[in-house]
Amino acid sequence: MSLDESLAQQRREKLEAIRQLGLAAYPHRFSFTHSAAQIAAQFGGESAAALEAARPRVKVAGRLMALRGHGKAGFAHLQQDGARVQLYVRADAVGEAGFALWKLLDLGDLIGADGYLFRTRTGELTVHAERLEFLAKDLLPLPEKWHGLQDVEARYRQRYLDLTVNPPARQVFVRRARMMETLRQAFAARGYIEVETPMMQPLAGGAAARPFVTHHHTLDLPLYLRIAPELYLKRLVIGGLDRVYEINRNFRNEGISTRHNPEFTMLEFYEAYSDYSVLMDWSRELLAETAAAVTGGTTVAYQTHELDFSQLWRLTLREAVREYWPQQAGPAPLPHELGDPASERSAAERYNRIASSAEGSRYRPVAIVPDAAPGVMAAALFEAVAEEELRQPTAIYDFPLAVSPLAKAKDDEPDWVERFEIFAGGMELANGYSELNDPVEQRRRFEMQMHQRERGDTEAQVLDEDYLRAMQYGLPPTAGEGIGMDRFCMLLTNSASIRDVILFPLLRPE
RNA sequence: GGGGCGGUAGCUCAAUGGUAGAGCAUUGCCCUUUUAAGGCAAGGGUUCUGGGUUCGAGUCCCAGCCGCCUCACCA
Repeated sequence: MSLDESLAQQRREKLEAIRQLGLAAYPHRFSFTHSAAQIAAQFGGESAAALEAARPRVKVAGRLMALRGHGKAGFAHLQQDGARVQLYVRADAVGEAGFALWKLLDLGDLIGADGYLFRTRTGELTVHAERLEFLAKDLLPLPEKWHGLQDVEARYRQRYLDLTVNPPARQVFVRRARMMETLRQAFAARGYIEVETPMMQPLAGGAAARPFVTHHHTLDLPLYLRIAPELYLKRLVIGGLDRVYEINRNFRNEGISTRHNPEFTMLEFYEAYSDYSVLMDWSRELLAETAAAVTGGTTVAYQTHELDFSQLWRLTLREAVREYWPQQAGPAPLPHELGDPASERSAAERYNRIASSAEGSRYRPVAIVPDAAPGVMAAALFEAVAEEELRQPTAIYDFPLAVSPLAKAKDDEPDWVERFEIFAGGMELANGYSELNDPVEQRRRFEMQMHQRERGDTEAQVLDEDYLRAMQYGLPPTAGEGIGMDRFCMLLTNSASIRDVILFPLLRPE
């Protein structure tokens, strides 16, 4: 028998002994008068003398997280919903049967207690138990009480243990919930309604990514898990739902990293009669408001930096390339050279020469695409030189049309679109644009994508006839944006890995 | 997929190629205001798996599995 088994065996025997006391092994309910948090909030300021005079009665419940026996008495800490309260148990107060139960309790067991509040000599607010109620047995030993559960894989696989013994892990998910709540309130206040669109789609559109494929038997239909809700949300705007948002999962069949999980949560929203500059302005407010609600302020410590969400810095993509251009690669490309295929390409070649050399080791080379459309190399250079430098919340705007098949072109620059991405902490956090609403132009864009697909780009977008039909009924001028909830949560909880903000991240099965 | 690091008791971690240890947890005894309670004693190991080198392998070598980091990929 393994040690694990023998420990479990001991505990099963104790559970049987508890049954022998005439108690239910798995009782149905316990009505507490105060949660552990409420006790601290309500009585935390009361003096020992005041408590002794009043002896406030409480019924509490929770998991035993510490046990300190003292002969015919003992102390315990009960943990309930993230808060703790101390319990003082003495034989003459709980009676013979109660003390027999006390002796059969293990760390991790769930119990209730009935008694009155007092302060111990050391001043800790404590429940003086007069009755104990057994609620459920922990048959397997909890991780160590002081260091908690450190093994990263175990923390993800057995998140319930992580949440039980590592308070910071719990804090992350409490903050995540607060983030969602704040965002929903902000959208409601702006007149948005929350909607749900298909997770299973006959065409995986709205983004450039490899999808997961599944199959519906009755319809004998191949289906894709969505990579984005975009095209459905815009159908809703066509239908007169002028302000819609959705918070839900997207699925992308791609790599796993500290910033990528195959399923991740996206907030995506559209507002009619608006454009990308309106959304950039509102994004700053939305991020600042959420950061303040979650962390208490708009300045957020993230890894080695302090992020200031009260500001949203702005640079065009072309300015960003020039701003972060490595000196060793010679003069930065001029604004008019970005967007000119030949000039871009020669800039990229110049950059690649230093990227592969020793002094440019921080830089990685970009793929030189022959016959690239205008702006393609500019976008690649932006990602290579600027993206990870963008620590403070920054909107990069005006993207190449060639990499933005669903965005509306700028009036004065036909090769560039009204699109922005927000970066913070060196990560892409959001992506928004003025929506392309000309069905003829949209068809042309889809066809450009199909052309790329034929040339081997498996992530080029697919032509969606049904979406084009919808657009022919008239999509008002509209702006839309997506914000990565997991990454935003990483920033707000100072988490280095996306797995720390997803309760059950994808792992290889044991 | 490449590179680096790691996998030892339920948990957190030690251990020059020479008898696998500690703390917590567990078990027994003592202890009625402790709080990482304390004291005395005890039990608990396929050192990730499989080969190899060696008189002898947790330790060295090879292969594999798993994880983390990183690069690539991923707008």
